[in-house]
Amino acid sequence: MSVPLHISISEKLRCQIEAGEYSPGEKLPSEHQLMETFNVSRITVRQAIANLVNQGLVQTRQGKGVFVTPQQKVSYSLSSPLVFLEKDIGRKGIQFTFENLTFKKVSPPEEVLSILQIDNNPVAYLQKKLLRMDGVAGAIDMSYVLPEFGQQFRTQLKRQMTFPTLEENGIPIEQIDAVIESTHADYEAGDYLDVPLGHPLIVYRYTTYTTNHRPIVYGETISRADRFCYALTIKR
Amino acid sequence: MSVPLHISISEKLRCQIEAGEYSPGEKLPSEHQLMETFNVSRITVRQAIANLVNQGLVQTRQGKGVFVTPQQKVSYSLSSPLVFLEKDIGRKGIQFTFENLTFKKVSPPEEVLSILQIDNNPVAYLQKKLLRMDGVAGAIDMSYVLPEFGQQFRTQLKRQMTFPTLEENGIPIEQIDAVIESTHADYEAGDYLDVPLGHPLIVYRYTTYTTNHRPIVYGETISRADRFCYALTIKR
DNA sequence: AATCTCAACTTGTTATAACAAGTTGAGATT
DNA sequence: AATCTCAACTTGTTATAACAAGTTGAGATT
Repeated sequence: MSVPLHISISEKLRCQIEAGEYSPGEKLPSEHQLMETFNVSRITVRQAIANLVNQGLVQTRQGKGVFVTPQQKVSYSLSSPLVFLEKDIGRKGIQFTFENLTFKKVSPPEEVLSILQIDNNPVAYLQKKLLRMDGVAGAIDMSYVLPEFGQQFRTQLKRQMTFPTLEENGIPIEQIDAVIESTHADYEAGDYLDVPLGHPLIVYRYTTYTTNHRPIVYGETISRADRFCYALTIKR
Repeated sequence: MSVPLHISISEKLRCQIEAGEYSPGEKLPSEHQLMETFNVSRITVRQAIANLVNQGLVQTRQGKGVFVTPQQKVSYSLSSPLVFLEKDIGRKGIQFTFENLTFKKVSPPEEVLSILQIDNNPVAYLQKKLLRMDGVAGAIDMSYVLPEFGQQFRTQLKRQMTFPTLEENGIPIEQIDAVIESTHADYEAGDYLDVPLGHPLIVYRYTTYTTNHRPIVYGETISRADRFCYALTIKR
């Protein structure tokens, strides 16, 4: 009796899902039905369902039911030579669009100042874009751009992605230093990406350099970990 | 009143944690104290704490309390030229050790067979290693090695990591194709890595090639997303 | 001095109960 | 035929209650 009821129930359901007894998108039995099936209280059934939600196997929709999450991920290629995200996505036959959430002059945090080497003049342009794949919100890109570029290319930056804008204006992207990590959705990110609080997100944090190793953009692309992954190739 | 009580409570606590009112490792007030402070039932307090756990901000320990999770990540470098994980970790002043969990001849799943191009002779060696950083379990590495190498180098493979073993025996690693994604801990992974069910994990899935683009190892390194990240550099 | 016991604390599990708030489709109304 | 209403279903929130199971330190026992 050392394994809690809610765990044994969620493990049973997990096996059924993985065995395909409930297919992706399909509805699980309602809480009431599960209460009868397993002969437990609603609190225990809800705990079991919460376990499945935490494992990313199901999603709940109030008033409708609990549904098996369809699993398939879109990958971003990071291999050199550099490919722009929107092109890479487009090549896979997925329609890429974005929506401007923010574009303004700000005083960025300490770390960003030192990364962009603008400690003397603490100003940069902050842009937030909501990226959509086939119309569905998939990622948020938040980046700080050097003030002179933000000023000069503001119209273009609002219309298209950052990297193509810079390259079109004769500012080549020479190198990107990046870190990939995973975090949990906070309230804001959850809101934009339509995921519950704590949902796993994958964060791609980048510093972009132009010639002479001059840093020009620092940003983060935050995507839903259930829908995206990063692909890369390393050579000897 | 559209925001649930448990959310408003967890948001209040989150702000306090982020403002440093509770430092990393410090204990939050007990459930009873929080019940009195916010004038709500235990179920609501527990829901609020669950929100914080889901966001990776706190950890609970039965009989002891709720503690603020210390945040700092170790990064693995993926930049070419290829650096072995254990060396990269060692360079950062962290002691790297591992424990052999499994080493056996198996019949691998379909996908692995086709990746390793051994459809004709469906056999490979499966190894599972638990990687420790400064003695703490940090990642599980699970890999399938071509049968001839598994057979030939079995003693060495049990004693050290896979890539150095191959290189020492004149089998150079020429290329690695990798995908980085995030998943949720299942029961097994949670057990080894000492995290609760559903805890976010970061998965590095790799296919390794030697000369002539011959695949020799397919594997996955699964690490705790709260402790690790991947760093890389992309050049034009 | 060293060990043992146990009360008082902590979080974990489970049940019962009631109402709130989305969703849906049958049947009434227009 | 089109629209409206509402009962019956779904999951979400919150309270009260009781016991299980780790943890800890004061005080009793050795």
